[in-house]
Amino acid sequence: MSKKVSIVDIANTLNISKTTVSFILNGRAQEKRISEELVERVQKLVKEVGYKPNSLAKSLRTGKSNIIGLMVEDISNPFFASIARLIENRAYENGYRIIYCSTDNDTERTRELISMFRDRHVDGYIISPPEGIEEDVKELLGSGQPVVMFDRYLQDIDTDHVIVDNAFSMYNATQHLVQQGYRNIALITFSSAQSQMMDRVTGYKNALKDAKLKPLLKEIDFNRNEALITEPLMAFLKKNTGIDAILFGTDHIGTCGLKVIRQLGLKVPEDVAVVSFDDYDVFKLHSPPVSAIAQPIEALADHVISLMLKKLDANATPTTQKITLSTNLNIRESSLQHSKAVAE
Amino acid sequence: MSKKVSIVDIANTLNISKTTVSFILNGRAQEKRISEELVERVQKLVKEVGYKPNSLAKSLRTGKSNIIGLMVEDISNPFFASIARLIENRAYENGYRIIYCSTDNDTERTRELISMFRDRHVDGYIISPPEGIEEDVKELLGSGQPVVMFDRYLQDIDTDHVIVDNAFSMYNATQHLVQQGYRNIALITFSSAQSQMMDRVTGYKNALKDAKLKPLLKEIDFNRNEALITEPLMAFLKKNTGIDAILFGTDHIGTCGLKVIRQLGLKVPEDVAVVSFDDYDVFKLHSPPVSAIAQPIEALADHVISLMLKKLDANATPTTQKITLSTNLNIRESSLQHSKAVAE
DNA sequence: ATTGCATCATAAATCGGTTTAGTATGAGTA
DNA sequence: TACTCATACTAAACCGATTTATGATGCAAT
Repeated sequence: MSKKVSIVDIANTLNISKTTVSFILNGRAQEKRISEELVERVQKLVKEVGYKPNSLAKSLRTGKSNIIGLMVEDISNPFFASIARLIENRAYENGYRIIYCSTDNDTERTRELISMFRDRHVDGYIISPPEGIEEDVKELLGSGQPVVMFDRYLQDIDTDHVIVDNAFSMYNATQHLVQQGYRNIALITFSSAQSQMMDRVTGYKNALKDAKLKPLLKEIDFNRNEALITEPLMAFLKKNTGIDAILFGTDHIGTCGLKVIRQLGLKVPEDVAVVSFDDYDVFKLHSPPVSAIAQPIEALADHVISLMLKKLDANATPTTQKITLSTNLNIRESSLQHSKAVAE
Repeated sequence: MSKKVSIVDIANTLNISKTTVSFILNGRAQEKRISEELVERVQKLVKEVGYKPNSLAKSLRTGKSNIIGLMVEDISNPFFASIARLIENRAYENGYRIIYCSTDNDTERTRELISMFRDRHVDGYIISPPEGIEEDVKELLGSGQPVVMFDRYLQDIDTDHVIVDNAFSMYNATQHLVQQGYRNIALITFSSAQSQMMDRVTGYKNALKDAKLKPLLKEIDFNRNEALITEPLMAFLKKNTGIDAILFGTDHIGTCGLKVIRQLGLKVPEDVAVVSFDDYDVFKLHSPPVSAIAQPIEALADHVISLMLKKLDANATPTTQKITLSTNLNIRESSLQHSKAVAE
């Protein structure tokens, strides 16, 4: 119940002004020529009573919060969870705290979250943006807020971002399937006008065009309810029995896809070969192990936070950087040539 | 670049006092007998200029923030990520925002995070506590802060908490393995004095005692570096070749265990049967599918946030509630009787 | 004795709200 | 007329910090 000590309490106890205490605690003692002796007395008392400045009051006055807002699509998705975790750690080391939120790819919700971040005075925004949020981001930029995007970017907006080479990654994975002898290669992905998704589709289409094969694209609406993903997926696979290989556009849809494939009793890779974007435990442990396009999670997180820290550093020269990292195609049994493909 | 509108701007524009504006915006117009006409004029202007109160200033004065601090062990773990997500949504619907953080089971870090939450004036704390944090939590409670724990609790502290029946769940799973004919049943888990872990071990030991079998417990230190988990695990399995069934204490160690089992070329369940605590995609999609103890994630999250909201409701009578939910043992192929076991 | 200049410290304004304790006005009443 | 009372609104204090502008003191130089 003991009330918290404030800067006034410290000042009163020592019979000095709170101004002096503030200067000392903010390392401006030298500059303000405060005597060594007084500095020591203040520091001693502060330690003794465990005084901590009220950061709300501080933020209110300074307009800084040492908090970075991080908005991901869905924190329960392993890809975003891992990145968030890494960013949190790096931020922490640099004296910043992170507030995360999930956008659910919902524009309205994202808008509200930005507004909440804003009035919490966060110092910077790290966003994997949903569609339709352009105006709000422009407003942020317009009022001088540091913004870094990752995983995707907004076409018409000039911000720092960190992405992977989605088109090439998907081109490469598709080509791999072609080389393994597959001919009816489908891409199943979330329907989305987001840059990363469109690039992945482009890579896929280009690879098939180069191989003179016909694309077969299935787009499914993003939804948190898994049944609403597996049902259309199941219908699609039942209908298109000619498919001999599938590319999945994200880890989430890949996981759902594997469930459906199992329900249908299809054998991988004999009945259908599989490659998924994103690589994590589910794919590694699957039998057979699933080939996957691994994003460089550490590097991604590292670049994101570095860009942000640079933008937050008042001394640094302001520039915008767009970073594209390359992925790794981890080839596993799920997409390797099998006897039937060879026989054909 | 346009400066944000403040309550004073609103007041000046209408030539009234900011007090009046504040009353109107906080729904105290009637109580303060402010005329209908003025109320309308204020509301109109507020909407027009898009005025939003600065919540830092508000929090500074009122001591409330409408933010709940949520501390989980590791946000990149699927169990915690899913719960966090559900809690976030429910909180959001009730006008609260969530700040999450990962404790890494690190007491010192947790201490700092609590302190950060505290000086951000969060209204409540939801914690899956690491060991050694008792004093800090006591202090929170002592100063009247609402605290709800989940997944585990602290022995000597009387707080609301939501957990599952860990001992019974593990007893039940162990018994299942015994009934399937397994005789050398190991439990591999994280070494920890946390309540949930100790209860799981207890359940396991009791079940084996009742079956007159000898327990074989392997405890591994928690670490974010996966190699430091798989290595001792590998060594343990290589040494104890007599094991015919393994229980894993958490999803994370279960995942690592499956990787090691695969590396060693062991067949599930022929060479070794497997049951893991926690149930998620990796286990469902594994071949063969892995039996798992499913925690009721939705119910858990629901109870946690409900307890918290109740504590935050000034009108509610203060009580502490300890809720224990039951789990579901999802039996899959990985732990079913196989020919060899039958033969014995 | 006065001025100039460090040196050490502080009073008061400020950030943007909420809340307490009033005030001004007019109607009703003894 | 003077007193109460309800109505409609407000000045000023406050939350806890930072920052700006301003003393007070002592010593050396004029």
